[in-house]
Amino acid sequence: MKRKLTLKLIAKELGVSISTVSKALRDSPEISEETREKIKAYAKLYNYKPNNIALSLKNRRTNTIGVIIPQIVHHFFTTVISGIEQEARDRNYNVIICLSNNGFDKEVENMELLANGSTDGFILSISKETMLKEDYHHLNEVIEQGMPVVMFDRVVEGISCDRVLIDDKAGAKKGVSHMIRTGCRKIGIITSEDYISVGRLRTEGYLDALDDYGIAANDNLILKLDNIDDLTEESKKRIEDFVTKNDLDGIFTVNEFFAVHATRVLTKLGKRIPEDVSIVCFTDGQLSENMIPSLTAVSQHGEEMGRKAASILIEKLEREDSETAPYDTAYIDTSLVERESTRKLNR
Amino acid sequence: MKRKLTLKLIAKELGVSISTVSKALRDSPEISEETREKIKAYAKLYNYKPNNIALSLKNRRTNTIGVIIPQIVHHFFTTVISGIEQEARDRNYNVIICLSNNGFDKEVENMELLANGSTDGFILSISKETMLKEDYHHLNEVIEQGMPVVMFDRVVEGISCDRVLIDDKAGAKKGVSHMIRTGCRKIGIITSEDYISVGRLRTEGYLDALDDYGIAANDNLILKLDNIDDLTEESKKRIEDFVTKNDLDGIFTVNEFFAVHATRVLTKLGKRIPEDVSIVCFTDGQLSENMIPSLTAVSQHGEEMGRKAASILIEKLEREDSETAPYDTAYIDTSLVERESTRKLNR
DNA sequence: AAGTATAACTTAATCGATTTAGTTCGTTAG
DNA sequence: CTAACGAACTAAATCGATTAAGTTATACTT
Repeated sequence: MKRKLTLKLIAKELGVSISTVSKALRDSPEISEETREKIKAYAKLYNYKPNNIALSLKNRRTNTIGVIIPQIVHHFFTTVISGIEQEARDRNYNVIICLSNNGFDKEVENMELLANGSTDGFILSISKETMLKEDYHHLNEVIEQGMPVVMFDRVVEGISCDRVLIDDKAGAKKGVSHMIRTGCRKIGIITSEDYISVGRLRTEGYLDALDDYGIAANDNLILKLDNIDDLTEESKKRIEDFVTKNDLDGIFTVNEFFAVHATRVLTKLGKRIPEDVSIVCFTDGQLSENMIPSLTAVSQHGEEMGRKAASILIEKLEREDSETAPYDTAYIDTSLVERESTRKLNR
Repeated sequence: MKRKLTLKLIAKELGVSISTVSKALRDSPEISEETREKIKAYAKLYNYKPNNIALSLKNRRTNTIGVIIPQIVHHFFTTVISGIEQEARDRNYNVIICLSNNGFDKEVENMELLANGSTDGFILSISKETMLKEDYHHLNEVIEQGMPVVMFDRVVEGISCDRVLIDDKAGAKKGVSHMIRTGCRKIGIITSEDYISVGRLRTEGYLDALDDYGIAANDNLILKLDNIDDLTEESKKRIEDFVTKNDLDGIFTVNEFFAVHATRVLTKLGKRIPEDVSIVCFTDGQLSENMIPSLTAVSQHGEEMGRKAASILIEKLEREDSETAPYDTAYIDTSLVERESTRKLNR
């Protein structure tokens, strides 16, 4: 194994001091033209690259953003990461991604790990278990240490940090309104329990839309499930029940999975989509696009969210007075992608 | 901002030397019981955690694995990452993920970045552009520096590294054989041009299966498309044509997208699945599972692949004689996940 | 000729940890 | 009474870089 080239080795080889080498490579005028050229030539020839670890230690900054998300096998999160990556790259930052697997302990562990020198700040979406426990000491600790934090999508109140949110309420309202305008009157929603913030907000948007059009809300048409990230057998059964029992003409769901399963149940019941029942879901992912029929969806623009989150974090990292800067919440607009699962609007 | 606690600060606070603190925390018998307890109590009280950067510099190892993949918004890759994460966590390693976006320059840039002290080794799936360019100097450089590399899924020959591969040929054969055994006789394949290795291998598996059952291959039943990672308009048209013109009773595809589009075309043609036409695809992802009808798929076991890759890399990192150890190629078995798009086997 | 700039380097401190090689001081052997 | 030893520490080197604070030798000023 060829040992990596260091300033020390170059210095020894060329018979100068380490600081001369360092200065020469940084184009310091302190070093003579001749020596500078010689050192630079040597460094180039042997492909010298400074050791990042040493630089981080010296500079007390890593130029690295830590990202902690509940899962990676998840279309929306990957789009957000993609956005974070783009922004980070443009602004010369690295990205480290860690997974909490929706668990509290792993989330804490990962944060502590990354906080011990590996990153300058965090972008995170909080795990389900953490939300349930309402224990945010790990967040407060890193913030206390002066590391800025940006939370996205799954956020909680009472933490001194910036936030980037999908306007879940407005998005849901957009989707439900579209159904109403295309003739739906008995619209059900398949959502999550209220402790999951995105579920709660989307439910509110649904209610808002009904209210706007003077349609009375009905608790029986609201199905709240435990798990928003996947489709458990339990959820399947409850969706089946819900769709079968209620003679709906529109179904709004907070994710793609619920919409897909509702479609399945409707198909089995012999209902036609969108002639008999319209379907709109939150999240414009692979399923919405490829299902037969394809699903009208509220697009979350994950990449934009990621870019925004990274941008806010880097801004904080690079300003001197970040300690005193106020925290704010940015909203990412949603848009409705019309597909085959809703009727066309007559204008 | 509360400055992070260091050995130096503890030493100053307790009026001892830095080395005493270090030794006390590492339970050295050199330090008296009394002092040790005092230091440990203080460290615990103020939640001392050693700085990883300093440790990495000192130990010249980071306990971090660098992962470079072409894209993150890709179900298969995320499952592999998930596997890498699990294995890494179990064995006390961290994971840094970087994206090449299927570009050569970004791949090189990322490798150089991570190689300068950030990671001890690499797990990567090579970008399409790199494969086309056939320029692997960045790989050879890090290997030269003594950093082990494990390539997975998209690999190339002639690099001194270990490899983890899906047995594409056997997987395809498994899928096609199942169709034959359940009664299909005129089976078409939608695959990629031969220069994409996974496509070529899967085509070979298809031909092998036909041969095994004494069914003559027919070039008209083989559709080779340009792009395997997504579904272009061009591809859609060709699939439509292919499915419409040939009166197939079985379709095998090398990815989910092709299968989904074939399903769409068949549905439009009024064909019933699986009664009239069976469908099997490579890759068991979200689409296969959720489509209506759900698709019988060849599962690649991405998590297992990730775990295996991480395991091989860590093994290399932890053995002294890794320089001389031989390189090998591990194959991850595929399995057939039977769903609604194929008929049941009569036994 | 003595004093002072300046160019071109080198030394040494620093980041935060570990570890090897000293240093004290008290106890005990001879 | 002193040399030797061990217990309990401390000093200093090290990892690889940066940089403030010296140090030379030479040129220039008055």
